Amino acid sequence: MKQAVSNLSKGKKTAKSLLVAARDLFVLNGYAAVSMREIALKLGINAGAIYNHFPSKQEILFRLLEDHMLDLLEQWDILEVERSKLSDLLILRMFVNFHINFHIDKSREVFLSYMELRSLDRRNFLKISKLRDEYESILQNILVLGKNNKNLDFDDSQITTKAILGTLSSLSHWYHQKGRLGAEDIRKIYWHLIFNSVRTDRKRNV
Amino acid sequence: MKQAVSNLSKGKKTAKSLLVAARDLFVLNGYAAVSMREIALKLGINAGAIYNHFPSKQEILFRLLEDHMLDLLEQWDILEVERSKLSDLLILRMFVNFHINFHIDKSREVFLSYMELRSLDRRNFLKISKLRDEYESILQNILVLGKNNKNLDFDDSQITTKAILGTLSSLSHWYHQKGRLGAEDIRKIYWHLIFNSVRTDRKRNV
DNA sequence: TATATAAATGAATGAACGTTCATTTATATA
DNA sequence: TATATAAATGAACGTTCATTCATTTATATA
Repeated sequence: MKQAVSNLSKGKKTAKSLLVAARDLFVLNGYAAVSMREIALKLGINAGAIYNHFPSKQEILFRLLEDHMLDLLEQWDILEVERSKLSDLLILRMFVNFHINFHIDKSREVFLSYMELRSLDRRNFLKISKLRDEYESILQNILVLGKNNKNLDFDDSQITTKAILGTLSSLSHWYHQKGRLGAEDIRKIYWHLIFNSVRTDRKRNV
Repeated sequence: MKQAVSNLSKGKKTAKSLLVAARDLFVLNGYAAVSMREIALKLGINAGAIYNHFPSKQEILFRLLEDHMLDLLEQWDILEVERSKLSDLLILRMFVNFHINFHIDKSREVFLSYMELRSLDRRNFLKISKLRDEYESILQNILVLGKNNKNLDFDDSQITTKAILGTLSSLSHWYHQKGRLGAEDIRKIYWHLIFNSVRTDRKRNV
């Protein structure tokens, strides 16, 4: 449950601002190229003050990535009830739309999770990888179920999962609020591409 | 024209080895997180000696990315003659196969070009971006031509270009030589996905 | 083999890094 | 308002960084 920023104590506000500042700098220049002094400067505080809120730079990155992944999984879980009534194809469509919406809404977090996995230390890397696999398996399960029910067709569920996620992930690399196309256009275009690539009567030769 | 390593002078050999060592370290840990000392250590030489071959760390990264992009564009150009006789659909197929082959063959260079664009300084960034745009426009031109000739169908050439490249790029993130699937399998699977997503009689609604 | 050039050494440069800490200042609670 | 706690300061810590340079060693050319 999220709390209104104005209700937070000064300390919690600063912690939140630090996460936002770190996120934006990490997205722009990469984790390793951003210094604690730069992050502090964005809030107009001293670098030492960060350590009242976070024990290390590594922990800031981990918090950003974990918060994001948990948010992603939680938001999908919330749709569970609606989901149960849908056909295989409509569930896939729901997933695609959900994924696109999330990417549009949280494009910086998505980009960060994508780029900075390798900047996590071993322990943190394993935790985040587990959450990523969990998300990936949501899509893979949808595909496998659809194929078993003969409502979807494709060659290999593992590669198809990665290919679809790759298709959608390109979004976080070029999407910016002020672009030529609205969210509705983007959802439509991507859905047609993906739908056609896994529909049952797709052609197998050119 | 590539030269056999054994014919190169000691200096050229060292320079080449430095590029390879830097490439592998940059891929593993990211440009900013790799030190000149680490790169030198891989060849068993002193960090200072690197400067007999390259003027700066930045220049090493730039050389890696530029060499890769020029290689990519040149290899595609070589196929020009064969290309001219093919139908729109077969040219697209040739591009997909070419792209996949290149990604399999040069997966580290591809990954690096993808991840470290932002580590380039302004001047170098613009140069590489120009080469990337050039490559992207190859696919976009294929798509537009195919659509004009009614041999392909899709909603938006710019997004479809990015989506297809996104689909294919996922390859460099998971492909490793020893995987379950061979290059032929991968080419087939990806081609079916992409072909179906842009073929003329694709469905527009679920 | 003698000589010119190229390559490598190892120490040094100043700057920047993440983090610590004693101290001061601000905030929240009573 | 008094007091306890939280947050911020600013200097300092020990490291590491990319890069430079005088010197030594190896290579290529004649």
